[in-house]
Amino acid sequence: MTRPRAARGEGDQLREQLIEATTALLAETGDERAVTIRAIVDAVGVTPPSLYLHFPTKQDLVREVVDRRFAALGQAIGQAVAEPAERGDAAEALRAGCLAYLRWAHDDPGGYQVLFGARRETRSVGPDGSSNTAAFTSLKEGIGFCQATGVGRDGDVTRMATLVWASLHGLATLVPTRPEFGWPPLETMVDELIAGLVGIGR
Amino acid sequence: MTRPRAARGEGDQLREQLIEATTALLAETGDERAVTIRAIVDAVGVTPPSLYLHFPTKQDLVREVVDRRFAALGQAIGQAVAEPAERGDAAEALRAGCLAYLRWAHDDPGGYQVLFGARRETRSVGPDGSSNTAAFTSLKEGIGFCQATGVGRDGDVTRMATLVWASLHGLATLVPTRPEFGWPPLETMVDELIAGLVGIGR
DNA sequence: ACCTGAACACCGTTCAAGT
DNA sequence: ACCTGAACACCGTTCAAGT
Repeated sequence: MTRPRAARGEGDQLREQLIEATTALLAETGDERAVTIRAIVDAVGVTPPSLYLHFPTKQDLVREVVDRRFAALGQAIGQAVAEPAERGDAAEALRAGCLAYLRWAHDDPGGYQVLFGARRETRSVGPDGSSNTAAFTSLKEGIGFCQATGVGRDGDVTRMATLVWASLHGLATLVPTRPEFGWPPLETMVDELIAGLVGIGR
Repeated sequence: MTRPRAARGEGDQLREQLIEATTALLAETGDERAVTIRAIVDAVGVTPPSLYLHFPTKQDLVREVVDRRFAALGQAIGQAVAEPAERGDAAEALRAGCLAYLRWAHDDPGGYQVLFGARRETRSVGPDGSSNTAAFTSLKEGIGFCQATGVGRDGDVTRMATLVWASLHGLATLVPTRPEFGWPPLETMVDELIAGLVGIGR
């Protein structure tokens, strides 16, 4: 994009440009194979070795991009949950959080499973402290909130959250990859999931 | 493996050897990046161009391997379902089928999500007629069988099957990739899933 | 008819060198 | 201090040639 590019004293804004270019490339193509080092540096207007001044390996660049997108997911869920949670509607908070998760996967231009695949390759270093487990934590809170306010059936919160999480994850990977399958509306699926697994609304 | 290898009039058994070598390589490494053309042909004791006598592209080889593994999954489910179905135990048949699906993903040396990832790259040609949708069909039958014999709650069979399928798929991809997560036993999760989503056994 | 040697255009990564 | 040119060992794939 910014083809003619020359730098001098400016610090590490190249690092930020590389992250942006990688994010954009993933969003435009939706294909991890298209995210090649030469494509990334071409977009910024720089040569391959420059990338290694800022990232020890391609995986670390991708990891950073993926981490940021998962952080955005966490924010989206938090935002959706906030309003109903504040007025004490536990059922609606849970519903809204689950829906935000699915909508994010559905609308994500980079592709939820592309990110997930990248995260898989990337997982060797350290425990999985990604915002995806943050989503799991907020899911447990949501279910606990429901039980505390008397909506939903009693039961092991972690157990329930595990099944809801797995179901949401399954839908998040399947829905975007198989648009030709006759999926019910996301709202309907979320309602039936939390009705069956958490016992909310019948 | 079979390093010294010379052929003459024998037809297309090289094709079969290439498929076997690819399957073995996937099973041993569990890493799709390790499945390289040179590694495959080395295992058979042949040079890269020979592969293209039998497969137009690497994707077609992988597709064949993946198709066979999904067919094996279909067989495993059919086998698990057969006995309870014959004695008319619809609930147990459904339970056994779901469990077989999860066990297969859990025990699969090639890695369920590696296969699933490969299938994703491979999906461009034709409709998705894989045995994975065959598994979905048999899931619908299982739920329909339950309703016909009076176990489980009434409701749209396809809708129910969709949610169970998504849940199983989510578990199938998550459980093997996160062994450190404290998963409940597969039996427990299947029981709670079909209890909540199909209304069987409470 | 079946297989190989050598090459193609790519890839991620490194190293010496330029300013 | 920041960036480049040129090369490394790989990759999937092709093409002419050998028996």
